[in-house]
Amino acid sequence: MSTYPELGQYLLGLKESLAASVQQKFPDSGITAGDIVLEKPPSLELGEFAYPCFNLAKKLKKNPALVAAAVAENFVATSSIRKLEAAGPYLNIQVEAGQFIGVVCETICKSKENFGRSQDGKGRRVMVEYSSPNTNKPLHIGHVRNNLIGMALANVLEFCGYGVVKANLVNDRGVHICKSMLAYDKWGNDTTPQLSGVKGDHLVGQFYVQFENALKKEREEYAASKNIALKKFGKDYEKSLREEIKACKDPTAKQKLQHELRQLGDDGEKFEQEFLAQSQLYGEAMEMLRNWEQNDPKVRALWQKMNGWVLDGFRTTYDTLGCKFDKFYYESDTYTLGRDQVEEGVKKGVFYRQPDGSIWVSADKLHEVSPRWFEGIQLKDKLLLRADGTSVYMTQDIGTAILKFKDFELTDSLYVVADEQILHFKILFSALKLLGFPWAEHCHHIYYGMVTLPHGMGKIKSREGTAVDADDLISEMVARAKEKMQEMKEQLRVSADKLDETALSIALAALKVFVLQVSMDKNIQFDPCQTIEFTGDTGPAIQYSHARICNMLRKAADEHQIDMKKLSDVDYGLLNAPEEMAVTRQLCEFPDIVLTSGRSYDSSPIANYLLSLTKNYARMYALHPVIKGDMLKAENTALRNARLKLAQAVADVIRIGMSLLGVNTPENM
RNA sequence: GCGCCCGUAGCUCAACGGAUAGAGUUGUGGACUUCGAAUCCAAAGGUUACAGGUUCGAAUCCUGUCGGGCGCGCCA
Repeated sequence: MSTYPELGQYLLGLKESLAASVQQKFPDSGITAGDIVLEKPPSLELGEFAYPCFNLAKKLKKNPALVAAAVAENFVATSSIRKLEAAGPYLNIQVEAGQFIGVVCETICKSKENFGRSQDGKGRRVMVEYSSPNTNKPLHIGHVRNNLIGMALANVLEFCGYGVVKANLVNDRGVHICKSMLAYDKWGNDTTPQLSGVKGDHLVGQFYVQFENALKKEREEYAASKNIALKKFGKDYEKSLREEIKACKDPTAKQKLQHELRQLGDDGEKFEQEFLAQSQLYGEAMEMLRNWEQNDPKVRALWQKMNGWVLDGFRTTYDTLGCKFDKFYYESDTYTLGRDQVEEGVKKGVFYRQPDGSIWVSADKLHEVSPRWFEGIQLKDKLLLRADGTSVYMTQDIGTAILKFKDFELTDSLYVVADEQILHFKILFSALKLLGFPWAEHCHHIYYGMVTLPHGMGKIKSREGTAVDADDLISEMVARAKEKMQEMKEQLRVSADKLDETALSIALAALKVFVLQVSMDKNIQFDPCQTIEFTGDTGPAIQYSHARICNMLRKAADEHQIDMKKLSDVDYGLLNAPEEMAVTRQLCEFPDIVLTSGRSYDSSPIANYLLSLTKNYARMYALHPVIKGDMLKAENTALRNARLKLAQAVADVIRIGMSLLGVNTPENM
């Protein structure tokens, strides 16, 4: 019976052998196993590992190809390295295949759910703030990306040995909240989610939209009465003018447009302000906000009631998506917290007070404390506290940041928020630095691109109804999963009572893998008409491979009395097909992928890895039978057992990786 | 105007500064009496937006140009 070293030990052994060979040929190189980084050759025919000799050659001041050739020439095979070949500047290593496959399979078999787990983040306690919704409307597809990224990130960090606190900062106060409340007060007829049968967050969202529509109508009437073109309100007109100028080819027309732009000045903003100042509706919303801040019992009661509905709705969506939180912060609790700190900043001389009483941080100070962040940016001074003492977003964020570190003794604080807020967080972290908090260096904005709609479909804006609603999206996906299951019901292996559960699991796998495989800094294009596929490079395909392996293992146990736990003397040397090596080689990468993912705060490498692993497995499986035909004959027992072991290792890694992404892996589907 | 991000196959996306830039999808042609066809195989698809530069080597780094997105609020 053969025993195998653990994978990490084995890889270290390879590096040591290699280092020894290099030392022997080039005693001056001073190279050790720790200096060696092993890569994957472009084709496994060349070898399982590759050592690029560029750094070594630089050290020796020789040509990398000659160095590689010299080392290869002297190499004597070891128990683990069968062959060392130079190919240009690379040394390609061909390992003793049976041993390598044994190491990988046995390591996975022994470590099970802990394969790939590390202590990389030992001693660090990290808060991952994500989701952070407003309580005036339901979650949309943009929030979905946020939630999935946040959840996966938290999982990965925990797996890498960090202490992790998952937090949600609920934005539950402000004018936008009052808008929904006012609309409900005016036109709601005391309806409730129960009475209307509408999910709480959607119901409140309807009133928000109703308010915005009413305000829009008011603006139209106002514009007509003042004889000002409606398009001149707000900043949008200025923006469209700029675009027109850009596109304009005719010089005289262009001059005319540029003239108009100069004339415009701040008119758009001015018109909008003038409109709002006299607006009946907006005035009422503001009054409601003031009453809220003064603890008016009636307003507070309404606020409590409606926020309760929204949060109930969110909870349902979070449960469906599998989002978990250890701590909820509510802006209504924390919004006053920043005030004292901001005042303190004035005393310290890092912020300043305007004659009207408002408090600001100057652009100069920001440049001073974070020169690199603001290089080349024409910054304006930033308001931290209004003249009337009320908070803005920044005030609240300063307070909450401090509270987080106090509450949990954090070493790092991560904010999963879309990239449109990059500047906001640069300023926030700089303000914290100015206040003298040393941990400000350990605050990180984890940003990701937006979710965009296909060309011609406008932008995702919940106010204008172009947003793709999160709940709608999920239920549409579930409906499609059920349709698909119906189509292929003959081969379905799901018991009747688990149909709904499985359909949800598949739908979410499709959604999550679709979103999580894309690099964080890219926008995702989402086409609501095509939604998301279930075949090809998708989450369900990964689940499918996993379910098939589970089924095969069950069959092996039930019909062929093979107890996987008792397979102790497996001859991995029988696995000599290139596809089997390809799968093994990929399994052995998993711990590195997880490590990279954790260190870069990015889970997309894991998603891409799983898609690729699944593809390689499917190819192997199509070519090399495990428990069918001749494989059931006695003379093939050993080969069959080895293949079963490898398949099980694949299933284990799929399950671990998918759980890091927050995706289920059902045993039947 | 200033700043940040993106530009890779028809489409959606991969590729620690490294070897012949890879998948899926679409379309074409094959493979189910046999481990689950949500699968596999084959051919097809590229001047990595463009122009320079850095070096042994650039899709990746630097400069410029062109496209697209976002930001520069007493909104959050």
